[in-house]
Amino acid sequence: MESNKRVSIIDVAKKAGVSIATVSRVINQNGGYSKETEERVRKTIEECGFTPNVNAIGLRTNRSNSIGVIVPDITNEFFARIIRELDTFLLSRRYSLLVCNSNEDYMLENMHIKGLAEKHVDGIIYISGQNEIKEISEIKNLPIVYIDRAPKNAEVLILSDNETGGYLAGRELIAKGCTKILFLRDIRYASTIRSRKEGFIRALGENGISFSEELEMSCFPEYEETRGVMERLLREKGCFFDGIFTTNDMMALACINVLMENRIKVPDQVRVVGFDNISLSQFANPQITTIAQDTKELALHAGETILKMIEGKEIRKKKTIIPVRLIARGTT
Amino acid sequence: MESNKRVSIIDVAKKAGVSIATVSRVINQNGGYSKETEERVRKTIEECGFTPNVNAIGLRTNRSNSIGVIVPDITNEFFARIIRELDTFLLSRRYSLLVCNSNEDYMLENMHIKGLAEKHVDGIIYISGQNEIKEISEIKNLPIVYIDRAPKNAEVLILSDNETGGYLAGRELIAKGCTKILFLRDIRYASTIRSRKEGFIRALGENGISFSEELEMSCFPEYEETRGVMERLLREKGCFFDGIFTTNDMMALACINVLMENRIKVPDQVRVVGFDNISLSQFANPQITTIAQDTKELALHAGETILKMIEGKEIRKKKTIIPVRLIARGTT
DNA sequence: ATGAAAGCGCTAACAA
DNA sequence: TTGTTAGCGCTTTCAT
Repeated sequence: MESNKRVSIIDVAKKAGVSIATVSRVINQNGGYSKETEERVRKTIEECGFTPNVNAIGLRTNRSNSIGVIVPDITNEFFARIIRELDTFLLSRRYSLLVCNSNEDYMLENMHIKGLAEKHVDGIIYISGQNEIKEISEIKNLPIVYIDRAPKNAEVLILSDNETGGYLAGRELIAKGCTKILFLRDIRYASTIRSRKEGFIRALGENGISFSEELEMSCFPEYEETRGVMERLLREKGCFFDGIFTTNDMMALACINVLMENRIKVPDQVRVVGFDNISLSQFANPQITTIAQDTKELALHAGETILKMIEGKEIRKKKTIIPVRLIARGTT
Repeated sequence: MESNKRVSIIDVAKKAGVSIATVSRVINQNGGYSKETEERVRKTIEECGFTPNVNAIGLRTNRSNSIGVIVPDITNEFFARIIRELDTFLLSRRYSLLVCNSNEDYMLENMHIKGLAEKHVDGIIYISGQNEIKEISEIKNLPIVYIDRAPKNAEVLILSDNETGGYLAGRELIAKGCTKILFLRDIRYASTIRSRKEGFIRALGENGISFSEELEMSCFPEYEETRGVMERLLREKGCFFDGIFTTNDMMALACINVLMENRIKVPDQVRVVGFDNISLSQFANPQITTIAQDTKELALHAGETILKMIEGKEIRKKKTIIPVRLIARGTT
């Protein structure tokens, strides 16, 4: 509490009776010192409570030991889970996470990117929202790993096996006897959503079920918006389907609630499958059958990959696909 | 893409035909330069795409323009919302957020704190979990703002008006005719929870309703745990109550689901009020009546306060109470 | 095995 | 109004 001055490598050197170069060598385990010297220096460091000044290190080495993460909405449990895993993993590798919430707002995002560049982050992990990602000029030749979605010129991408996800959803519904299945998708028709549709249609095809335009609906993938679409559909066309596959769990929940309010039984009359396996899907009543994305694997791969890139290693696998799995619950 | 070298203040100075001191002055708007010089320097900065090296600045000034946030679980929407607000606010003040997920794990938390100290954060915002917070020795004389809960020796604290929250919950239940109200609380009996109970009992008292031991239950405040407690209660004692006040929304949801599974109607037979107003409470069916904590105000106050402290200003108000409000919905 | 010293990019005190 | 310069704490090269 007394001296406001941090202890520096110089203090340690003096106290240990060696040069700062030697202290530095010990800290970085660069070799070139005797066992006894090392012992003494380490002890002194301990005694002084010395911690290296990262600014000085950064200035010398041009590294900051921090990684920026850009995410559309940290409030979304799917993204939050990825960040939590990243945080834990990177901490173990002595890296910190600079979290940036883009809020799907272009301006905010630009400011954040500029901030990250100024902060000299060693790399960026870009967890996309639904939009296509813009080209990032401010941070050229900085390692970037994309999760979920990427711009054309992206180098490294990690995503879930969306095609299989769609396939599993379709198969589950069919196995439970559905023949007229509604496909309710995010209106922003990103490649991941397209993959889910492809897998879904593959499942239909394998079972001799055809897919028609009128079975595909789209809306902004939030609770209220989805409710609106379902209510209108029921009012105008009635319940002409016996299954629904939605591209996220929130949409599934909205559908289920609207169906129940209309005295349509789930899963007896209509079966529903969502996507993501956010916790809400297991607290709902009935619990929602869904396709689980493996956020832990997604995060771990992203973390390991960005560290490799930072270390200058060549990344062979530009695109990593993480498996998904069906979690069958009460709505099917 | 060509030159790997970042442009420095020296490059700008040369190109603009002035000294680095002048460039520095312009950047920091410290005055002491002519309009023309400023103009020229700014233009040059623009042309070169110069961004200051924060490591160098940090080394000189001992500031990092970054703030650490320690949070028990970023996956919890309540915390995530605070972080999102903080992020946006601090970005506007040119600060970055180093997010640390403590996972309620002592070891992790210690490592994070050490990391923050090494990173030279300018301040720390400590969003408590349920536990009492340990004393932080690694980061003495660093500004810390606590949200929600604080250790004995804490300086600055920002929290919701929990007492009023409990009071409003009690009053709402009573107003709807409840006379035997269960108080289901977080088993970790933190001061915030105690305040909620006090407010709740005050409401009862004002209406001539007594509170007895057998009406208070406690459990680990998660979905499954709460379900277990409710199931056992119903099995052993039956439904001897006509209202429930839980200390968070997840617990409320668990209660509601168990009640409905036991053919007990909500809100007809039992009315329920939760706490926090996480989004789940409005997606549930029926929608959950709850006490809303104002995460935005919480975050804004914390952000403004920490910046003041960083600027060395004296904080008069050591403890700030943020109002809460009742959101009446379907379960009452 | 160890030390001396240059220099990373910047701010601020001092000089002009 | 502008320039010169010391030095923040560290890594690294070159001597020894």
